[in-house]
Amino acid sequence: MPELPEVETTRRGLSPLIEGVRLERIVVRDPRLRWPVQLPASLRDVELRSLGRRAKYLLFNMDHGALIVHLGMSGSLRIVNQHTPLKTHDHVDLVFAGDRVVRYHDPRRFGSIHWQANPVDQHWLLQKLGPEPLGDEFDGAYLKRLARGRRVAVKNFIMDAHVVVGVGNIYAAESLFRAGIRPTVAAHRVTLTAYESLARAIRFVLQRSIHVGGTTLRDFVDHDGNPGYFKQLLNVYGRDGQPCRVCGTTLRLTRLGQRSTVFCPKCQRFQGFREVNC
DNA sequence: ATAGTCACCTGAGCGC
DNA sequence: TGCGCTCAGGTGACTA
Repeated sequence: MPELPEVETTRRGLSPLIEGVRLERIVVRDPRLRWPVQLPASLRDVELRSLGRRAKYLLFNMDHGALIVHLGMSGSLRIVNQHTPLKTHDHVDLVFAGDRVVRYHDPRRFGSIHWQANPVDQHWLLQKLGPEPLGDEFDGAYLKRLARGRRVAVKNFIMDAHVVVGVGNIYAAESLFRAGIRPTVAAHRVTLTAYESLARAIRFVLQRSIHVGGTTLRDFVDHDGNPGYFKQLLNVYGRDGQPCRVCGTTLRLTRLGQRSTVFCPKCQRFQGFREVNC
């Protein structure tokens, strides 16, 4: 569930409910996430200053540091109260004043929760991350520069968090389709023009998805961010064997870095002859 | 440094 | 109904 738009949607839904509110305590029911959850005992009765995001990490910013929360493959957060019955895999509660509980739910337990004292960006998980795709330093020229000498497939290249953060399997496929680029092309062979198109596509696809997710989860209190709306917008992901929405050609499935990858063999010919309009 | 593979874990869906 | 297999939105740690 959680790619960057879902994380951002979660952030936007949660922040008005808990910013400026005192975090009273944290209940760890099951510490066995990707890394064992180990939080300082002193982390109680502190005010949440802001809820931020870096890549797919949510940052619960306090005066002296931050909780760094990652949702992994199957994690979600929702607002409940202390009497809300527990479901299986509800591993952690952040108990705020006013009976507001942010409940962490993660069946596969690939997510993580860390505490990092200021400065928060010194945390090892955040140290080597590339730029935000929606930020200023991310553009076609940046991608072209980093792609020098890189022989990995361009899809793997843009999914590499050292290159740019927040582009997961769904959005990598969708962005490459929109830019008309074949996912398997070696990163160094993609032209500057095509990278400019790709950078635009990444921003567009992420922003549109955040917008739609925001609509779907306007009353965010529930998790479940698997919006029907969003699914309607998918052009290639999960559509192998079906006709391309643009040209009708049967979409093809391949595997890249152990991840399934769907593309249109006609619209995505090589390094992007044209941007696909949808 | 780079590219490729493994691993972590649970649940859903499918064929038999 | 049950069993075994494959796959799933992420990403750090290994290996050559």
